[in-house]
Amino acid sequence: MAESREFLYPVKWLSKASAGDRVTSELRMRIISGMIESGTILSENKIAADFGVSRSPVREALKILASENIIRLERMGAVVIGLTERKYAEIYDVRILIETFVFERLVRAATDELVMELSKILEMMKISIKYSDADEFSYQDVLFHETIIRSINHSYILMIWDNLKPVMESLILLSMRHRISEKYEDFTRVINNHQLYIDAIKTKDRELMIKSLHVNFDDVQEKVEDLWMAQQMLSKGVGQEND
Amino acid sequence: MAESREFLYPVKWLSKASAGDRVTSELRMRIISGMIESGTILSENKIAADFGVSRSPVREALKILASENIIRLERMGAVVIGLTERKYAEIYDVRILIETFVFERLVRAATDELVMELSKILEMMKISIKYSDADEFSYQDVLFHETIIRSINHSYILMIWDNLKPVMESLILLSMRHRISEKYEDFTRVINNHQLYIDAIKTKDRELMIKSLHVNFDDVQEKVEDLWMAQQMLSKGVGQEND
DNA sequence: TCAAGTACACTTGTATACAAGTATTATAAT
DNA sequence: ATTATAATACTTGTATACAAGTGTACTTGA
Repeated sequence: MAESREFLYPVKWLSKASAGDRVTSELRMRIISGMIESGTILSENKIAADFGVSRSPVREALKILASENIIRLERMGAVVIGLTERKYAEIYDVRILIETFVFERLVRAATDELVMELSKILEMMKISIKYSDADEFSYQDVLFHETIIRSINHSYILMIWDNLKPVMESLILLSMRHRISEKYEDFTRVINNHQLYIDAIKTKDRELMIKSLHVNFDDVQEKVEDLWMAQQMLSKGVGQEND
Repeated sequence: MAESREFLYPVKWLSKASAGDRVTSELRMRIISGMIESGTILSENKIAADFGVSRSPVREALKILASENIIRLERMGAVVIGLTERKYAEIYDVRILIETFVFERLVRAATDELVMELSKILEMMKISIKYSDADEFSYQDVLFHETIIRSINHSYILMIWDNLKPVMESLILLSMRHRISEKYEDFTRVINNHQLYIDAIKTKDRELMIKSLHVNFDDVQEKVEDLWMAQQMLSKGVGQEND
């Protein structure tokens, strides 16, 4: 079980980070973990005092968290929104949306290098499990998906990912930390799913990709949305490619 | 022909805006219009001096523009990226991606109220043309699309739009200002396309929607991407709905 | 002439100060 | 007791100051 700790966000990931980044990451974790409850009103001054910094980095943090949709900036104070069931489903939607888009590009491109890189990351994930390092595992997991997304070189898809990533990272961190102590056996399944994803990319098999995408996501979130349709669309429509 | 003006961004839209917002909007317009060339290195101090404000609002502006992908924050100064052909295509991709997603939701929902609202906006657009008000026309045009996107109440899709919107707004503003003096007759076509879009929503006709979406976009940007496929997918795959 | 080192100008990130605005609380009048 | 008004303790947005770091240009040495 998770021992109480001063910071939820891995301190080692912040070695070169600014005070603003630290506050942002830690605040995000506290909100997403529920440590700071939904509905709470955050004051710049109060947070600044809590973290022992000035208002400047805190302002920066609040702006970022607002753009990530986990707080709402109002006239007096920032209101914590947090993650509802609905929001989980929405994040799911967007992940599916961008990853299927990326996959369609990959189907038409050379992917040898990417597959190699992903295999390397997968190996790292295995090592992380071997040493029960949930944080490192999470890092590699996020990196896995980011590597796929970056590979198509699409700055606006990347922009979407950049906005989604921090929340995903926090979710995965919390999820993995919990599992590594309680449901250790889950990890072999996670690894298998990622291997499936790599295979799908290698063989350019849409059906397999959609499948592994779903099990991958469901592994972090329980929720499945009616969006299933969208993937159906993507996988079928591709039959009559027109290039 | 566009007379020279001190500010590219409509001053009246900034009546209640902060200095930070003013700098952000104006800087964005200058970059997108090409007035500030791609590759230029922006310094916080210099911009602050130019606009007669302190560094605080300028910092805020640069952070926002960086998140919109039109500048790149580096160790020394911010580098202007600007909009290449490729970026146009990318914006196009994302617009198609989110608007088709939205449409799929609309197909399964009551849209009477939305159609009413859109009709109102379309009327406003007509009036704007009648009085040759390119700025007002642009405002309503952006509002038109935003209204559609907002209607499905999806905070993460809205997040994507929020990041895309400012750039779209700038592009549309510049495009419309140019046309209202040179290619006035274009506007009737634009109006017709928007009417098509409304009809598509009203009749839940995917084919019509995709078509009007494309002509709508092409009206601002010339470029069409290989993404056409994605819409094909969306329109076909929907046949075997599974709800 | 060229290399290495040093000084300077300019950068970011953070702290602090202040003005203007907003909610809340206390006070005063009926 | 209730309402109107005034004092207060917040809030945000902006300006300014300063420390630490980075690149440039100049000087100094050969």
